[in-house]
Amino acid sequence: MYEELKYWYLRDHKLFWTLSMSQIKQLCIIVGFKKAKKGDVIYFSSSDVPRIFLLKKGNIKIVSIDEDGNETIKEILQKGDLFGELALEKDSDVNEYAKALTEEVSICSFLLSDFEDLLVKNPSLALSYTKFVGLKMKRFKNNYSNLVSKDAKTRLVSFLKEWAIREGKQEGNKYTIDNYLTQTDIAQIICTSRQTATLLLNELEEKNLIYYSRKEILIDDISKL
Amino acid sequence: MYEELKYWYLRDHKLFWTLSMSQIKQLCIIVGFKKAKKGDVIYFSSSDVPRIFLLKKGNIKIVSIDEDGNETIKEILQKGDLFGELALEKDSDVNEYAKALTEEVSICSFLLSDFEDLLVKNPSLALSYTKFVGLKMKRFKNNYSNLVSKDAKTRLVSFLKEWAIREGKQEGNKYTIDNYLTQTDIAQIICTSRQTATLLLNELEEKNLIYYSRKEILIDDISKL
DNA sequence: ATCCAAATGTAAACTACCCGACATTTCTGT
DNA sequence: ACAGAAATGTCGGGTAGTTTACATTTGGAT
Repeated sequence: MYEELKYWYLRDHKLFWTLSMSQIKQLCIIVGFKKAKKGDVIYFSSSDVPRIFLLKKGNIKIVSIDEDGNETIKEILQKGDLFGELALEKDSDVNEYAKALTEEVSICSFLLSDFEDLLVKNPSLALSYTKFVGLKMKRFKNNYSNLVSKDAKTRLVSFLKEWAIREGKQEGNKYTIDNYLTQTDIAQIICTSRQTATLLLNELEEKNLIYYSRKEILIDDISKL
Repeated sequence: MYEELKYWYLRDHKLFWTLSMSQIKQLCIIVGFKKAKKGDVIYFSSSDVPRIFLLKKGNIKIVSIDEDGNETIKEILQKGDLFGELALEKDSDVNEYAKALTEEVSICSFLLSDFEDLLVKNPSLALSYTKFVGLKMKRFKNNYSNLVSKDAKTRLVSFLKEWAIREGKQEGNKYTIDNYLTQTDIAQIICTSRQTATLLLNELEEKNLIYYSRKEILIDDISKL
């Protein structure tokens, strides 16, 4: 990996916009790179030294395991998202791992301690970072309330909408999503059983609201969904 | 309110430990104080200028209202907790308010903009603050997974345990909680209907695991709960 | 081309929980 | 001390969604 490349990788991330060129170059020195293929586990919260990761390419899922062994998908991450010890504190209670969902995944990472130093030296970066974490928290809270007050169907629909808007290719009210999730994944995201998810997806297809395949999902008219 | 008092109010909060005396005194200038009685609404996310609040005394609940008008209790806060625009960004999507649960509630507040300035000037404070927000996020994630994978009874029990440990008076395995919540509140916290909460509480009482009254809750042996 | 594993489809039994409806108890203000 | 409101208790009926169980399809590996 060439220094130049690293440099640009970081520079185009909005979190680092407040840094000067020289600061970014300095940051590059402490950055590690990694590539992964579909299905690879990228990180375990329990192992290794605490790190902060930045997803540069591809999609990954963050899966958490509770004491009974239940696996829930906490997040689906896109290019530019951060993950790892975002709270800046190693937490042995949390048990989670990250898995690559797409063929080509590349990530870079900082050691937590290095990142902390950087934050202390760059107050405006610290401020951006705090807002970043805060935003993430808000998104969580939002999902959480959906889970509480909405039924499975509503949750599925709003997940599909969000997904389409975030990553889909738009043509008017039509959206095409590159589908890197299985129905089991979708079920875990909207917190229902696989069977219910399948049922609901087929129901939506029956009504011609979506077209579902393993490769892609087509939303005919997002306003009707 | 005397300057001296303000000074001590802030100084005993761990978030501000990293600040020097003079910095705290400076902080005091931008602090506003407020008192409230049981049932009073302290803040609306939609109104007023964005602020960060610090609960100095008493207990409050943060209630959020979704587009259908459903109210959910997001958090129960104790002395020392922060609330308000913690993400450091005004968000009009979020609709929530804070209500006093105990007789005597006192809070202080900073204007968001003043607090931001302070953070930029004190990198180590910014770091502490980020950890603070991060911790809050973790707690949310935890509740969230409880909600997904556990049934109402388990959720009630783990809520009672947490509450006892956080605020209860301990004597061996015995805990006494000062009960400032109604069963409706408890139901909203563990995300179930009031009737189910009542049923479960009575069930626990029947088994002599707890003693419930409007004034206090007694847990006979927390390890058996 | 064929085999295997993963993903998807389908159906019936079961259940935890919600919701409505009402009774009873306790608290609060005057 | 009394009234009204708020909180708590109790009971079925209804149902969304889980669970179990199996059938079918699809895609990737050899």
